[in-house]
Amino acid sequence: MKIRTRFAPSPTGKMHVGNLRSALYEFLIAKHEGGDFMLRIEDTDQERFVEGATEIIYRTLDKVGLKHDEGPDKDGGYGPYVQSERVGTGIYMKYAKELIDKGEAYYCFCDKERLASLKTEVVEGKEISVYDKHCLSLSSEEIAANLAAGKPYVIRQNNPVEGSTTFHDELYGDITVENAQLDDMILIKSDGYPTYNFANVVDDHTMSITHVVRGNEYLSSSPKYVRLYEAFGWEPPKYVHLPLVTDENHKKLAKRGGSTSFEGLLEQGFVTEAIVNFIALLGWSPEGNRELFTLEELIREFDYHRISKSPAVFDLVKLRWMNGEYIKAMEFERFFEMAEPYLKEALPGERLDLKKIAAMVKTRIEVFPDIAEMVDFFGELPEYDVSMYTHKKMKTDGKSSLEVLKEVLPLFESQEDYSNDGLYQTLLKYVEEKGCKNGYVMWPIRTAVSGKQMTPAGATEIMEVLGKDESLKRIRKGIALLENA
RNA sequence: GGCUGAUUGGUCAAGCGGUUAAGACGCCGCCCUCUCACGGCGGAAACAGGGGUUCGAUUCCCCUAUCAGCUGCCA
Repeated sequence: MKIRTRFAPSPTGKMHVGNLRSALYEFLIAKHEGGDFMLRIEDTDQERFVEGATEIIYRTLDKVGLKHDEGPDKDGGYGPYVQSERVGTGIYMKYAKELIDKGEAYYCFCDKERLASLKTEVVEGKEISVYDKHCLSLSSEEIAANLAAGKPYVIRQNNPVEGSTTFHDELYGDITVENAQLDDMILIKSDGYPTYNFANVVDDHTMSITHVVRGNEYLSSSPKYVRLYEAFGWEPPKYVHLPLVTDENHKKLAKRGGSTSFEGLLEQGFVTEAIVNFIALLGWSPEGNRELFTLEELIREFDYHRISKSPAVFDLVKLRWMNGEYIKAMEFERFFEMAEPYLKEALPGERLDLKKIAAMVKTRIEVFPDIAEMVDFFGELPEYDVSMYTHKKMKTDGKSSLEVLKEVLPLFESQEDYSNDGLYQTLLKYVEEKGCKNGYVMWPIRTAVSGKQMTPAGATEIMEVLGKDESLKRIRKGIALLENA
């Protein structure tokens, strides 16, 4: 049988890496076996709906390359399934009534006040209550009268008070819960919309989902869902609960806060492929030691039985490393396209060869914003202190540096070829005559032309980009600085 | 509080009764070098604790601890 999975997000905010990872795994599980991946928007909570959140979901999936396989016809293609659109079809109410007929669900007319009076315990600021099945004992006449009077109602699941329910998770194994623990959860809200608990089951079944893949937060309530399948007489799907992705404090990620949202990461200069690669490895590992995978390779490698059971901390530091790997491996043209805005911002109005600078920086950055601080000296020589001319390992200090700079200046003045190669050859010859180490002369020059402790390139490469005039100017300035010291 | 789950270095993790307990990030050192980075080499760093089962437990069972999730007319 063909595997069918689905990503079922609720449009209530940003899409964080945990959400994305669920989508990714759901996609990979299906595609690994040539199955179908569906998208279903779970927007039954009208209060929590956030404007634009659905678009974020579409944009993200599109950018990452998680294309869904079917849905209602829309603009010549197919859109995702949208629960709010399905409410109008009466599908949820129809199934809820079927359950009522079977005695597996019942109307409940209790108002907030009565419900509040049920709350007996307060733990850590949260009120704990279990519905007391008060409305289960209503006679059909009372129900009919209430309905006729237009009294607001919800429909609740009628769970048994004795026995236990077991369901099987592909990763966690059999999980059993006493039925007495199962609250009579609400299936249909008083506004007529289904709750997640109900819509989820109805939709997974009607969409013929074979593998329900979702976050671990549903693990303990899954018995309730399984009871619903049993009540309908439906075959339950296979369940694959995913370990949580947490923040550095080991807490579940929130949809607020941009540092772990997909688009937030993009803004921080991360590359889509690196993010995907990284989150694929948060809770799953391949056979062998490989860590770098394209989406296609992930599809090939992804065996969901290798998904881990324990939660994973989202570690931005390792993501940075991986992002650096992607940047290093990236085609130069694409890299330049992505780097250019950052270069232009760091070097406004400069008519420098940005491509050369980009090439220098490519193997040295982890995320694009790293560029700015690395290249700023090209635009303007920063103020620096003479102490920078001292380097213990190079055995340089102010005195030796002054000497080198003075001796080398005329060489550069008469030099016509300001290419990296040409300059380097000149310097090599000078080094040979002087009988010292390269660093002994390179350090002072690089310091003079950059004014920085570290630079993304060596002295001669910098001079090539700076050009003759600017290079000489900076060296003379260095000499003056050292002389006045 | 109740329920469910998880527990290998700081982090991601391999391991599925017998191993010197992989690998990666980060950290430290050395080499390379025109500084830094890249690259190469090396190092420090872990089976939560206690009982069982077994000839033998990181691996299986139980208890404790810790953490997390759920406990909503949220998903």
